[in-house]
Amino acid sequence: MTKAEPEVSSAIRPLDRNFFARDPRRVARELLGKVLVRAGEHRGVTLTARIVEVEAYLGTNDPAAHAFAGRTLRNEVLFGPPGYAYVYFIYGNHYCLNVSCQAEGQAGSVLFRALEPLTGIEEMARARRIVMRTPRSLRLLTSGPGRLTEAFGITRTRDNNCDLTSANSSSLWIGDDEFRTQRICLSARIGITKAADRKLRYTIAGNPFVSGPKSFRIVSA
DNA sequence: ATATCGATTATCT
DNA sequence: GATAATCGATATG
Repeated sequence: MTKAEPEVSSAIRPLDRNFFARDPRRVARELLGKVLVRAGEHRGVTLTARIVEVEAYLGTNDPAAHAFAGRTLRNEVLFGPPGYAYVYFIYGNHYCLNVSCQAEGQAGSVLFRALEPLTGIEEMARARRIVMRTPRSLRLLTSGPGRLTEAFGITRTRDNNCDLTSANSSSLWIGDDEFRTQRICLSARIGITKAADRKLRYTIAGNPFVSGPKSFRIVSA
């Protein structure tokens, strides 16, 4: 690790619950540029990474959403109050992170798909078992929904139903460091078969940490 | 650079 | 018993 870490402003404030108590499309759009934080672990090193790609899931109205078939033991966090982590296990290998949106009883959510690492890069690389050779290796840390959860040590046992609006009661939270996203792109959601035509994937235009091959990253606003 | 495929298990039908 | 909001390895142009 010879390259300097990207600059990050010192003050990061947690987003409040009202931020998440809205339509998931609105939350998704506004989450771009915010920061995912894991604190109080890694021997005092705080992990931070900027949110550059998310997808909106529209609850019981959305055939692609886990909540579509109604409330189950797995997805009950989605039906609870906004601002909580919904973590699920997929393909026998990976965890994915969502944040619950809308008022209690409404199951909309936002899936975290890619982050741009800011601090704690060595700790993320260790968690991912990635040897950092070139600057391009950075992409392997948090570019993809399964990758970012592994980099942050997010599992269902540890983090499902944790409060993402609190820096005190939870080691995992979402903050605002006053970064302002310039241009946002909209595209189809990745890896789903139902309602695959809906444009509910939000990315920061041109950000190199957006997941997928190049063809997946070049999308129009 | 793009395509295809196997891994591996919780969850639900 | 089938499926899944994925990843990494391998093959081929």
